[in-house]
Amino acid sequence: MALRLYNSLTRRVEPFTPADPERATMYLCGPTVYSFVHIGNARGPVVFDVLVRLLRRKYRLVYARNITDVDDKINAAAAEAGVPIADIAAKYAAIYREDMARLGVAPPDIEPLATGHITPIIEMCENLIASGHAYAADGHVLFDVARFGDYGKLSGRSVDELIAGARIDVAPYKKNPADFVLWKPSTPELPGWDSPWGRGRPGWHIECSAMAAAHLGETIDIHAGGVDLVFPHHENEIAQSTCAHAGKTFARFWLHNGMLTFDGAKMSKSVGNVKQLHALLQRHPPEALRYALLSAHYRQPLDWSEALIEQSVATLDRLYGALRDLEDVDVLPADERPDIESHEAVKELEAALLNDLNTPEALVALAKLAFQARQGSRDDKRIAKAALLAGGAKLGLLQQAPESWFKRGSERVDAAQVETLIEARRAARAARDFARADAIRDELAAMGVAIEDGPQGTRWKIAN
RNA sequence: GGCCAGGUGGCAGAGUGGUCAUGCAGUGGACUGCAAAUCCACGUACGCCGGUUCGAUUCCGACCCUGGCCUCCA
Repeated sequence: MALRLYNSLTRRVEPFTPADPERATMYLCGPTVYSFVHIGNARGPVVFDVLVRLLRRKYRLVYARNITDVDDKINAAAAEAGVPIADIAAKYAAIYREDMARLGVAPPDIEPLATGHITPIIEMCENLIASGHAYAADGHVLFDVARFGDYGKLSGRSVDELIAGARIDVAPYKKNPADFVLWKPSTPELPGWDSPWGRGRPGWHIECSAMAAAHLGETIDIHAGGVDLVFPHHENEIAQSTCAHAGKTFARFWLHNGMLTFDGAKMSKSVGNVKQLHALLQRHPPEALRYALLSAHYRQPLDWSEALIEQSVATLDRLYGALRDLEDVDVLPADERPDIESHEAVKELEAALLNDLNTPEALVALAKLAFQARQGSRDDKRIAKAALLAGGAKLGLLQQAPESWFKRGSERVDAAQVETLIEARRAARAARDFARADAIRDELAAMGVAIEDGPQGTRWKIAN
C-alpha cells in the first residue's frame, strides 16, 4: 500500500513518492523563538512527526525544521528584557527543543537558523533583482508579484484581487500593494547585516526559501506548516523560490495542519486564548498531550480542553494497562519474531497512516492491539505485545515502561511508605480484618495512590 | 465582501450509498470480602429542507450555523 497525502496545491489526495526514490526531503516551518510556544504550535510538529517516522521507514529522509531567530517580535522581547537579541532566541529555542522532546517529537535532521543563512538570503535577493522579479527601493528589497504569473495559486486568490483589496496602508516604495519585503533596513539598535542595500535584515518569508534550498535542494518533496501560513507565507515562499530557481517547482507537496481552537476560536497569541505548551507539560503527562493532538485528523480543527486531556489520559491508562499486564511476557528477539508488520491490526494501523495520516483511525487499531494483547495464549501474547509496541512506535506512543506511566509524578509520594501500607493491608486482609484493610486503602487514596488487587498481589499507581 | 474547511450519539472523533466505527464517560452483569483492573451487554448519531435512488448520514441543490485565511500567526 502506498502513501497518499492531501496536497494543498492540488486540493486532492495524491499518491506520494519522492522525486528521488532514494532520498525524500521535507521542510517544516518552525517557531519564531521570542517566547513560549502554545499547544497549538505543537500540533504541526507532532502530526508531522508521525509522517517523519513513516517516511523514515520507507526512504532515506532529510528533514529540516527551521528556527526563526531574527524577527521584530524577538527584537521587542529583547528590548523589554534588556538583553541581547541572541539571548532571547537561544533561551526560547532551547526550551522549544526540550518541550518537543518531551512530546516525543524526533529531532529534525537539520535545524537551520535564519541568522546562519544571511549570505544565501542576500544572494537570493540579488538573484531575484537580476532576473527582474524583485526591486530595491528605499533600503528595501521587494518582490514584484506582478512578475510571477502563478502568484496566488496555492492560496486560491488572484493578484488583481489582492491589489484591489489591500486593507493596510501601502508603503510608498512599493510598486504594487501586494509586493512583499525580502530585505528591510535596520536601525542601529536592531540586528542587521551589511548588504548591497545598506545595513538590514531579512524579511520573514525569504529565510525559509533560502534555507530549504541550501539544505534540501531547489525542489523539495514536502513542505509542511499550519494552514494559517498558506497565505501569505507559503505563497510568498513559492514566488521567491520558483523565480530564484528559473521556474523549478519549489515544493511538490504542500501539507497543512488545521488549527487548534480554544473557547471556540483559533488559539492565538493575538487573541489571547492560548495554553502554553511549557505550562501544560508541567501539569499533564506529555504523552497525553501528544495523544490528544493525534486524536483528530491533522487537517481538521481540534478543540482543546481539559476534558480532552483527561480523556487522553484515561485512554492511555488502558493502553498501558495492557502492557503492564504483559510485563512478564517476553517480546521475542527481532530475528525470532514472526513478521509484526503482517499482523492484522498493525497492517490496519499502517494503512490508516498511509491514508493521509489518519491518526484517529490508527488509534482505533492501537486500541484493538491492546485488547488483543490481553487475550489468547502465552505465545499469542508475545506476538501481541510486540505488535502493540510496534504500533505505538509508529505513532510515537507507548514507548515508556508501563510502571513509569502509572507512577508518573510519584516523587510526591514515599514509595517505601506505600509498600509498607500495602503490606499492612495484605496482613489485615489475610486476617479478614476488612475494616482495617479498607481504612488503609483510604489512607493510600488520600496520598493520591490507587491500588489494584490482582492474582500476583497488589499493585499501585498514581491516581488520576 | 472574496476564498476555503466543517456541522456525526453525553464528550472526543473516523467512516460509508444498503449488518459494526472506535475511545472516554454512563448503565446493567460477571469477577472481587468490598473495590480497582479486566471481560460481557446496552443506548435506534449523522444541522435543516428538497432532489437523485429500490434505498442517503454518505451523491446533488438551496438554506441555517460554526471555524479559518484575506494583517503577525502552527
